[in-house]
Amino acid sequence: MDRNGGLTIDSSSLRFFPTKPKSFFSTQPKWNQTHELMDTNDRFSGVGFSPKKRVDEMDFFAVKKTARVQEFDDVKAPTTSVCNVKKEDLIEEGRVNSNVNTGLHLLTANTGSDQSMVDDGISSEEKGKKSELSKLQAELFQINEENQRLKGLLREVSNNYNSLQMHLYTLMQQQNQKIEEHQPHQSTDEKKQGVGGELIVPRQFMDLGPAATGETDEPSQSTSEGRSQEHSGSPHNNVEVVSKDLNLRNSNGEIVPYDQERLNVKEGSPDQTSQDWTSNKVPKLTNSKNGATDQSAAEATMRKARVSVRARSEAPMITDGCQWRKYGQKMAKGNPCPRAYYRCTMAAGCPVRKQVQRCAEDRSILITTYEGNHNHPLPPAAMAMASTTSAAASMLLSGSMSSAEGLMNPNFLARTILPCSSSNMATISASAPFPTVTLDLTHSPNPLQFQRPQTQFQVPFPNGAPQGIPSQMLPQIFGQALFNQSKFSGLQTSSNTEATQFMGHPQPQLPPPPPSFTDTVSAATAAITADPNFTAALAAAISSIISGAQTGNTNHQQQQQQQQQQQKFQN
DNA sequence: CGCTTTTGACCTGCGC
DNA sequence: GCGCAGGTCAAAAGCG
Repeated sequence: MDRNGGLTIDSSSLRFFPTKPKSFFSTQPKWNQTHELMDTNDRFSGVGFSPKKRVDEMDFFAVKKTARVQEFDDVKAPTTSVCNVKKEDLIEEGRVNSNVNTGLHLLTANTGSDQSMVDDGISSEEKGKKSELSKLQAELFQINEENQRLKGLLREVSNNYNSLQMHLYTLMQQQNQKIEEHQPHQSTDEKKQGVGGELIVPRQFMDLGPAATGETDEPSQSTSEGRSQEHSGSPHNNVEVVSKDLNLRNSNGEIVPYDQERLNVKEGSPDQTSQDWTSNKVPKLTNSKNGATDQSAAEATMRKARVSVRARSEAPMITDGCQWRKYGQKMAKGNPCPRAYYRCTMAAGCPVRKQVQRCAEDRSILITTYEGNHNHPLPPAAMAMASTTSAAASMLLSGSMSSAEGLMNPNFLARTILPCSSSNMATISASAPFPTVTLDLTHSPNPLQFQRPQTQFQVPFPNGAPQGIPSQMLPQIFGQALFNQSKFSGLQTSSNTEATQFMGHPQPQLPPPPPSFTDTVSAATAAITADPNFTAALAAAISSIISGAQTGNTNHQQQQQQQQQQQKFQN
């Protein structure tokens, strides 16, 4: 009965105090089910329970307005300096009479009545101020330059991203053509799914769409699962349902951040979206000569693709914006801490589940493993983690596996670790039978990194941690970064050399044999490890989020504040 | 009263 | 075939 981690909070308080600051980790898993969205919207609104958390949020704003992605430590001081500069300007220009000082310069006790006595003092003080002002201005100028440079970097990354999409599209078309040549007996319905050179990549488990995971992903479930699932649709129409539902989903304005990215993809190359991951997986799987058996088996395995998030938290469960219902708890072997099983309850039949368990070695580390993809629209707060997990799984499983054999064969699933640029931030564990991406948010490579409260992430950012970023933002950051990364790297796996090709190590173009899953993992691994763009992807993601392109985690007022602060800084 | 959590039983897959 | 471990179910209990 370790409910709520031993803490007791009046639910009514939560209900009527929406400004309760919310770290990404909830200390109240029960309550966050109801109030997470609200908390997200009010996350930065100011009043909170915990002074610590408030400090963090203020820090976040202080950093965010700089629109800098890296070297947040360097930015933070100048941000303050900007204010100082303006203040000094006002004082110097006489618009602010020092006599009217309301107490900010209490130490300058002579200010006021006896001007003659302090002339020298003021003079020297003003000299110091001037020199300081010039320093600050120079610093500001440098920061602006850096800002411009980062913007340019962001543009460059975006361009790379777009060109990669085109490259991917071309490869997919080629592969699709080859498969169609080898699969002349494909049914009409199946062909419909692949019309237009769409993806033939069986990434069912990656799909965010409803039926893909909610219905077609369920065959591995026990018979009782079928009873409990409120599936009204006919399983025979899975293909149609998948396609239609995804279309609806993609046209749904409520689904924001990554759909936007996908829409962009759709415009540029109409077959690289998550929509296509689903809509094309079916033909691919059903193309198998073994028919339904292979299909169901492949789906069963692929559904198991997991994203594990390791983070320090004293809370019993992290807050990811979704509603979860605990349906089981087991003692896992080798870990004295029980493993809790949660199921997403935001929509009937949502296949997403997660496991929460404390690390045996360090019980301050909470390991949350996500599986499946939501079959329903998500609130902005939930989009963060959903996108993170989806993107991470995308990174893991990206690659045009022309068949499911790679996944089906556990022998292929050698474990590989990604020595990311800074630390083992992301780990691909392809241990059989469940390929897993682990986002290790417990490492703190930067010794100067601000020690965050235990309820928040400690994020190993490459070039210095963005200290002020609230933990709530991190899933977005990781999600977008990984999502981008998946496009940067993993998808280029029609051959295992593609990734390195893309990463600036051109190699002879080889005919794309059906890659094994190890190829995929290796490609992703190589791509990420060799990819300086992963840092760039992170930077871009952070930048896009920080610079006001909030995807819904903040309300309009917060966005306006951020933009105002940013403009203030840039001016 | 309805929803959530708890918890023992059950199912399934895998290794021996 | 058996045992083990992971995962799930569902009745009972708890809670607001």
